[in-house]
Amino acid sequence: MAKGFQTLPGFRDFYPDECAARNYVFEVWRKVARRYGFVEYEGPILEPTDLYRKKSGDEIVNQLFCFQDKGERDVSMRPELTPTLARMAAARQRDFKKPLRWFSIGQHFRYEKHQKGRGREFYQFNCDILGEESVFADAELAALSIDLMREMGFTAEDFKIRVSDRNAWTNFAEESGVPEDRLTAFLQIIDKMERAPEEKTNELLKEFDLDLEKVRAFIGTGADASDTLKDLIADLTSRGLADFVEVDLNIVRGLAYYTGAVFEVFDIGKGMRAVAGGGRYDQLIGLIGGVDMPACGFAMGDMVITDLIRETEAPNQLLDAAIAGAQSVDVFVVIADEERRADANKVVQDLRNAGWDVAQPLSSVKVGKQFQAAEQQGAGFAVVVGAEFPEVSLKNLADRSESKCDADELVASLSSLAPAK
RNA sequence: GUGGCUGUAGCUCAGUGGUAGAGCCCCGGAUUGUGAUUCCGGUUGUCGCGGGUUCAAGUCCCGUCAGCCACCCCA
Repeated sequence: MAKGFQTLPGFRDFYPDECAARNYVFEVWRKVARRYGFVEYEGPILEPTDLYRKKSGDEIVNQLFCFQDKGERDVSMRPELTPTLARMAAARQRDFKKPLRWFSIGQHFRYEKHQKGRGREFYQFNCDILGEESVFADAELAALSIDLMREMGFTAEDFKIRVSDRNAWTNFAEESGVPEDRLTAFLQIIDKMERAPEEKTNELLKEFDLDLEKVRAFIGTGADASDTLKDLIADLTSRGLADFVEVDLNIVRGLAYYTGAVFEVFDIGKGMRAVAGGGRYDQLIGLIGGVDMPACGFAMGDMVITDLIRETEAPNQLLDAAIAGAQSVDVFVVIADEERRADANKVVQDLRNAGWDVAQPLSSVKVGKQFQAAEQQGAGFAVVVGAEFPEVSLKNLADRSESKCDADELVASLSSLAPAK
């Protein structure tokens, strides 16, 4: 048992395998976002606590890593990025052509109890379109989220995008006589309906002169519930992504600030959990930044998606391959004769200058051990530098074939055997 | 914040109240400059921590801390 220090509860060490796994997820996020023409941005990790209070109310403070800095400012480690985005976008909105397609990959903090898929420290992919009110922007984000999943190796068997429309619910509530000031309370009931017992839901709905039957009948209308949903589905269908999408009016997403289409990426395996979620929030930038700008976006955290990758065969294989690739070298230079270390160093440096990833023993090690090390580090080739120098031998570790060449010709020989870096 | 389960070697875990264990990993070796398998040898412990019961506690009891899981919450 290690004495002394360990990580704070809910914080994580990233040993090389875990760091490579994290970076793989980042790479997929970044690659797919770029494929959709999004540009990357970043904000501060520490913000004034009021920024989050303004968006989410005072209760949020319980879930923040917050403290006073030396200037006696109340500050918080960011629990999410949207308020920062709203501030940034509003402050310089005239500098950018609309719509903005922005994404970010960053570390966030929430003071919560650590459990599966949830820690106090996590990374989150945020992807937003600002300054575009058309539902086709929402569709673009839904499509992007689908492609994130596909890029990771998931199929329509593994996940679905469940889409809903906050406005459809607002209209339903209005027509059903739900008072405007009770709307949020009503939507909370709907949000929890799937998990709560029927009797309890019925009980709660009575207050609004409604019952489960009426609510379910509405849910049953599906895409017919609004033009927004029809357009959204039609857009995704025209992209050939219909298999990944289903209308599910059960989704309202707890947050009060959503104003239109909302969606979740939903794991349909045993976990039945949301791995990403988002929607339209046309009022939020005005609220925080003072500039009215329609917006929609979604976020995906690293912890749940990594768990899901690990539990799903094909994505897990892709991840393992990425980890192996991130930690292997192309060439291992075997120093067969310690007297030739200086010559070997020259060989190593020439290879590195040519762009190859190269490792070599840092002390006198038996040749057999060096080959073991080469294999263990995933090298495709070994170069043996010994008494014959400047003649060296180049060995393909996969098929065990070996050839000899002059050290000066090594880079050229290697390039002819393996694809250029 | 609430509840359940679990804490023994770096890891996975055995261990009837009576001498602290196994497997894996790691390191070294098995005559000369080539990867496997195998074999031999080696390091590692405040049994999470603190009390209590007992002649005697890894083992039983209480507390505490940590981890996992679920609830609450979920931006």
